[in-house]
Amino acid sequence: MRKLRPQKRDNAASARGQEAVAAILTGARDVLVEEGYPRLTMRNVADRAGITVGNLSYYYANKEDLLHDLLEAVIQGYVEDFDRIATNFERSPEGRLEDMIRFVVGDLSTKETTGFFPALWALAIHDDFAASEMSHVYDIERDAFARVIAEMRPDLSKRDRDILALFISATIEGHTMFIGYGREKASAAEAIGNVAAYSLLSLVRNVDAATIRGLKLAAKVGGKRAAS
Amino acid sequence: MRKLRPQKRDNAASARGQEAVAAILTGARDVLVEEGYPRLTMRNVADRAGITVGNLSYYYANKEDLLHDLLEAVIQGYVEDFDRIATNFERSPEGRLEDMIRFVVGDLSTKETTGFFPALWALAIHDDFAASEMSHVYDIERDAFARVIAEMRPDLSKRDRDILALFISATIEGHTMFIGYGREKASAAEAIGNVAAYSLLSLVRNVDAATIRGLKLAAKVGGKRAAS
DNA sequence: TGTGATCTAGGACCTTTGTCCTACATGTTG
DNA sequence: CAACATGTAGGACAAAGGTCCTAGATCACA
Repeated sequence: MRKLRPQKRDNAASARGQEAVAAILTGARDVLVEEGYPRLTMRNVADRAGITVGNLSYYYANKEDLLHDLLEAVIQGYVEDFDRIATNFERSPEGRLEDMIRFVVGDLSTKETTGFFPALWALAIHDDFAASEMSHVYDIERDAFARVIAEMRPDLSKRDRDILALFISATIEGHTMFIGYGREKASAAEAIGNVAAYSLLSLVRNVDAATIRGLKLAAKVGGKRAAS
Repeated sequence: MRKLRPQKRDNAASARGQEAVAAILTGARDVLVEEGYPRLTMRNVADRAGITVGNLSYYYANKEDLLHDLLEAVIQGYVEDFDRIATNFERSPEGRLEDMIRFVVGDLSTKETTGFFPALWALAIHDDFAASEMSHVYDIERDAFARVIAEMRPDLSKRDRDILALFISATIEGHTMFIGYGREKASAAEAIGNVAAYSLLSLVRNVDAATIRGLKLAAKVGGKRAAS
């Protein structure tokens, strides 16, 4: 499970206070992941953190502040993890792209990711702060994909590379509800990882600008079985 | 916007009662879509339906019953729509697959779908009934994809065809949070539709069983630019 | 027409939840 | 040690929300 690095809070002046904030954020994340957003109440968070509501309100005067810090802290963990993977320059662009795809697909199966992201997506539709945090993490992810794509396909325009990066990111995320932790198709996770790696790598290698712009009908384009 | 066909309720004995139930479900859907699940309260639903809480409780004695009927009714609309598209036998399998892909991608941009499905996904993680309704609609969708895939690729095993159907469905759904109604990348919806059609059709045409089972490394597989 | 079935409004109720306050405990620093 | 900053517990409070009850309106039909 990722570490949560709390931002410095006004009311957490001592080391003890910092620990309390960390316990609060960890508790809040656990409630969100394990029980869902509707159960993310000040009292549930306080219980998980092993403190009282009164004490919780010393650190977080209102729920909105708590939610903001929680989203920031959790998102930050994902950003750091992904940055690390994306900057492994030992492999070829193709190899790195495959690593990234398999890393994200693998991550979907964790309890934290399966529990956190669908909640974030739902939240982001009606909450601007959640939407901006969501943008943050996916901007990072797409940037990383776009950089690898640029190496593989310098002939494509930046716009087209960005479309491909968006497609790859969205494609992978979409599997969360199906192959995520405890989900119905969790047993298909490995096969899905293989298909995703194959399909998305093939896409980046083979797509051309005219296709992205809709100048070719997909059903008309001839296909050959991939060379073995 | 899809019509909501309420199941017959015990307390809706007359035509007037049926209309009231329809108004309630429509109101409930609108609240869920426009304000999100946390605001789906009995009072908000009653207001949208133009009735009082007291009257609402005549039809739905508790919130759980209301939520169940709501999910069933909304899901049923999607099932019917999708069934209609999937059984258009005028076109070739490839053409039908492309139609289905473009239909689902296009549907993501509607306010209802963008608002409803992320809420459903989040709900399904902690609510068994929501999970079973979610299974229902996606089972139908995957079955339809799997049938077309079977026509295109009779050489693949049922398991492999099911994996491809799952991959296609999940891939498309994953774009909801990005290119959905009012979302940040909504302007990329058309290009994404093109890429999805191209990428997923190519996948079904070209993938082989060994790739799905992970016996080939994606980054090692050679690729050629698609024939124009 | 009137009588029972159906529907509706309004409000009461109890619980949950966010927020706030105060007194007390713990720690830190001169 | 004294004084002050920091942290903690417990409970009070109002608002919101789910549920329930009752009296009255509307409707269908004998």
